[in-house]
Amino acid sequence: MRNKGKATSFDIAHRAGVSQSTVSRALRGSPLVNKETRDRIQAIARELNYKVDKNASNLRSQHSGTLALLLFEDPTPDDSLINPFFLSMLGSITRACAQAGYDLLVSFQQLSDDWHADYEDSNKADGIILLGYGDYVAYQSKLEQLVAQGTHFVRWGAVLPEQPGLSIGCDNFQGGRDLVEHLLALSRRRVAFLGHASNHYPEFFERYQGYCAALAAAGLKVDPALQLDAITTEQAGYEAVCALLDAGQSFDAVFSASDLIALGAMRALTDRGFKVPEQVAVVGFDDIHMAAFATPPLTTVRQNTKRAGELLVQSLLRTLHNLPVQSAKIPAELVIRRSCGQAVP
Amino acid sequence: MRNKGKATSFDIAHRAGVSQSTVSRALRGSPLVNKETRDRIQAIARELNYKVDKNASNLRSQHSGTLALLLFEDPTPDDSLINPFFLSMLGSITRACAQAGYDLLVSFQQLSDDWHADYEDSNKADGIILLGYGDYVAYQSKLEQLVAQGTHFVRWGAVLPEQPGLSIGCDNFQGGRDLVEHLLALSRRRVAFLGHASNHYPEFFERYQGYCAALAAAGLKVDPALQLDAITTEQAGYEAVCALLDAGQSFDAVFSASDLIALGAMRALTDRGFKVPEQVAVVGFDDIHMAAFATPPLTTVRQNTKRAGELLVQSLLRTLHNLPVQSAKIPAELVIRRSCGQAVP
DNA sequence: CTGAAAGCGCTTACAG
DNA sequence: CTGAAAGCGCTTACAG
Repeated sequence: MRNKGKATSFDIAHRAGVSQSTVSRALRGSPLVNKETRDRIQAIARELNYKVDKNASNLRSQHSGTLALLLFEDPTPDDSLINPFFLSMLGSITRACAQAGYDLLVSFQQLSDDWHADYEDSNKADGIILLGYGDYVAYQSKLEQLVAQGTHFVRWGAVLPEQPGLSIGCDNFQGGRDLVEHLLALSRRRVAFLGHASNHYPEFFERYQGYCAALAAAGLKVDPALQLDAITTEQAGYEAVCALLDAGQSFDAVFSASDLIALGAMRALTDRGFKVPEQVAVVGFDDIHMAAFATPPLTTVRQNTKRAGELLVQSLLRTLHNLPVQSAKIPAELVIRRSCGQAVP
Repeated sequence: MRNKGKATSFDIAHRAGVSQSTVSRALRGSPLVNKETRDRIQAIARELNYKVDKNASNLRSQHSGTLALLLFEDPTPDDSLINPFFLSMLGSITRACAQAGYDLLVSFQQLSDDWHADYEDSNKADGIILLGYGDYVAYQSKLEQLVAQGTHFVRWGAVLPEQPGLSIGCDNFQGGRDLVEHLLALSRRRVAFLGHASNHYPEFFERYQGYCAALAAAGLKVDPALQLDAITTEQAGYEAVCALLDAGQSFDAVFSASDLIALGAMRALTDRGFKVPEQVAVVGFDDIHMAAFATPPLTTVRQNTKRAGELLVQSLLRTLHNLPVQSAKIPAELVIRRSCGQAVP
């Protein structure tokens, strides 16, 4: 149970009667080393509970074997309000990293203002994964700067045509259209949209465009009075519905740009005496865990976080190895529950 | 916009007309260096966008400036089922680390079977934070091994008298007692307990003991038929209530050892035609985000995750610096909502 | 207050 | 297939 004077590759070399270089090679499974020698060295290493010193090996080989995950925190000091959708992403990214033999450093984006310097120049990480919903217009110049600096990064978010860097995202347009087609099929005609509909929030904007497309296909007009800005919080959803009601708008369905917004919307409707889904149907987006536990359970669109995490990590690793990569969308998957009145199978 | 041939401390030394050692000192704010020289060096470093190479400095100084957070994953392959309580903890731990100038490595416990070797011996992290609910009996020998190896670690969980290593946890006993006293004050008399009540799950066990204490103080007997094992999932809560009902037990309240269990319990009760809280009151534990959005909103006990995260990080840092530390409990805070029938203020 | 030098523990040309 | 040597970029005694 040694706990200090950790074994080094020289100790192993000594015991194995070989040079330290051979130990180094053997431990990384180099085919240059004679198989028997290699096995012997590995056995000794295991016996001594030896682990390669990460700092030494990183320093010498000039890469860290580490990826940084930078979370964009919603503008709230309360940790419990971190969008639960990202927990799921975090889980799958963690797993995908481990599988690729990389370590994962986690931090909040706002804790640093020069990601390139703080992660790549310091050799803390070989590349960066950016996660979170923020104002994209402000964000874009940061992305451009990263590209200009040659930073290795990948971002979760809307996949747009002329975008700096690599993005992986959900097919928000398709998800939005599927959701609204579902509402229309259930004979809803006045569908409100709760969420930003501008290039500041391209993910929401794409969902909004899917909403518009579905309405247009059904020969319905988009009523601008039924669209209200809302950030991704339950509170924002609550307030948006109240504002709609206070403005005297009538509607029979609410498409919330995220599940958190939808949860708030349902609470506001209930508080104001409306029945969901009888009078107003509600749908969300993300399929966060609590969507299934809402009353009524929320119809929404699932983003496959497992696939997303894997794709983010794989894409980033490809850029690290200078392999061709491109931005990609994963499909959005309609999850029908009871919040829009259709019986669950 | 240099992106290769990164500046080193020698480049800075050259520009500043001093030795590299002086640069190293100045950059770490050493008072040994003349203030003017120091300022000049720091200005040059900023201008060159220079960052100390973390691997080099770690290798030389033999510490990593990094903490590892090891999450115990619920026995499920689905990332979305990670207990949301831990998301909140993750957030506060991330913040506390950043504030202390440490980086945070995140992984799942089961991805390694020798934490000491994989994190400390490899110099990936100076210490380890263990987070998650697992079978404590199996766990204990791992903790003992860590202690024997001199691993620097702190664990979130039950704080027990003769426990290996350092633990930070909630006052589960008090939380459980408060919850049950609240139920009793509302005239509930047959309170079921959903959760393990054995030393395999000491956090649940302590909550159970709080439950027993409250009943005893009210002169009520503990009915073993009303206690059912359940792990921390919605599914487990659902099944436990069904089992209770199928066994023909009657009860007017359910104390669920976690909010996830409580959500499942409420769903089962509703499905079986019981009204919550009119016929059966339900309380949980954790105050996860969705507890407030349940129908009815769930009465529970909040564990202050911000405080918990800070305490975990601070305690671990103290062990790293060989300062005296001890296990500690943070208070549990009763959060009254509507699931047990009392009007919310 | 400053500098020259050693050395942290590896990986990787280079030579054989 | 193996070894001797250089060197990754710092920090830190040591000497002045």
